[in-house]
Amino acid sequence: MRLTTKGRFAVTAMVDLALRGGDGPVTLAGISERQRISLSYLEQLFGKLRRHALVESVRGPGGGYCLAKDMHTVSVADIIRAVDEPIDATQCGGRENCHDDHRCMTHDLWTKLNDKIYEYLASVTLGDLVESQHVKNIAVLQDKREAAQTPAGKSAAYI
Amino acid sequence: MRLTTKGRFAVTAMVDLALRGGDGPVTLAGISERQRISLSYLEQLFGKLRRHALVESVRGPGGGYCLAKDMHTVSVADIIRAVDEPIDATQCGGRENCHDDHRCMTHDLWTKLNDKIYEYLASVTLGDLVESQHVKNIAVLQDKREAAQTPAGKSAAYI
DNA sequence: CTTTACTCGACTAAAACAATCGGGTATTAT
DNA sequence: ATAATACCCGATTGTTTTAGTCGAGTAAAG
Ligand code: FES
Ligand code: FES
Repeated sequence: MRLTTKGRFAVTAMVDLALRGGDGPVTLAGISERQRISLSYLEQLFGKLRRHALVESVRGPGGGYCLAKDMHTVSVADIIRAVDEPIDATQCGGRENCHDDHRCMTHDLWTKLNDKIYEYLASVTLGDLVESQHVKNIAVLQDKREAAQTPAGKSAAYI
Repeated sequence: MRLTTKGRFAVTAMVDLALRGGDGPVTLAGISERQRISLSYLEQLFGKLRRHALVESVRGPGGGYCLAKDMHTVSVADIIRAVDEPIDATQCGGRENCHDDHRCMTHDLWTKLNDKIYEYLASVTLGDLVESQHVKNIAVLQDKREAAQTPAGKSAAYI
């Protein structure tokens, strides 16, 4: 199973990109600073994302990256698949040969686990993440407002 | 995320154990030979399984390991948790601090993925695996019988 | 009192991962 | 032109994790 910080960074970076994709290309330097991810590492990741046609690049000053597709059509699974090797929880990698050229007793278990993981990651789109991010920001703003109104603070939680 | 051959071996070994737990303790040497897992490695794994009360040991000649509970009450998740560190797909490990002491934008995504994985692994018991193993053995026998009846072989699949 | 078989911690080799580096190229602005 | 911006890319490195070994020990059976 391959699910590493590489994939996590890629998703984070893509959310950042989607959040400010509105006005022209977004630079890696910006993402690097906002998300605290090393610039060279981002370059590596975005190379793969571009080769998998998830983003498009614009070179030169004023350049950067844009989403290549609508954010609602890009799933988290797509992103992770682009930067990590394909997700696979089986020992044999689908070859069904890990016990003397025979499928082992647990092959089906891992295959089905793969399906479950993939199913979930494919069900969440970049758009979903962006939306939930907006909701959260609104929630945070409301929290702050409420906190300002009731300086007693936590007591509000016990109504 | 931690889902390694260690966990896979542990599950395989436990299935082996459950399959022949009927008549007394099963030796690691036997499991080692049947499943092609190094004996010393098995010793390491069963140490953990015992400390997590999933198996019981009997020392001395004629000794070995038995299941400590009914095989239908032991889930795959229990086994993997016993030998690997706890499964966790988040970056922060639940501390919600990977972006400046703040929960990052993707924290919820990974948390939910964790839940999905855990939910599935917890839904499959050792008993289920043993049963599906029996079914498969019967299926294999049937396959062989059919193959013997129709030497043309694969053609049977196209009925 | 010897054999079997579990017990335990320390250790090592190999692989995977995270991250960096250095030298590019395309584009724009001056 | 040429300087500055920003993407492009392969090679390399240091670190961590994983897989697996080793050796010395203990309990029980016969
Ligand atoms: S995991 Fe596929 S044969 Fe064992
Ligand atoms: S994964 Fe938990 S805060 Fe980022």
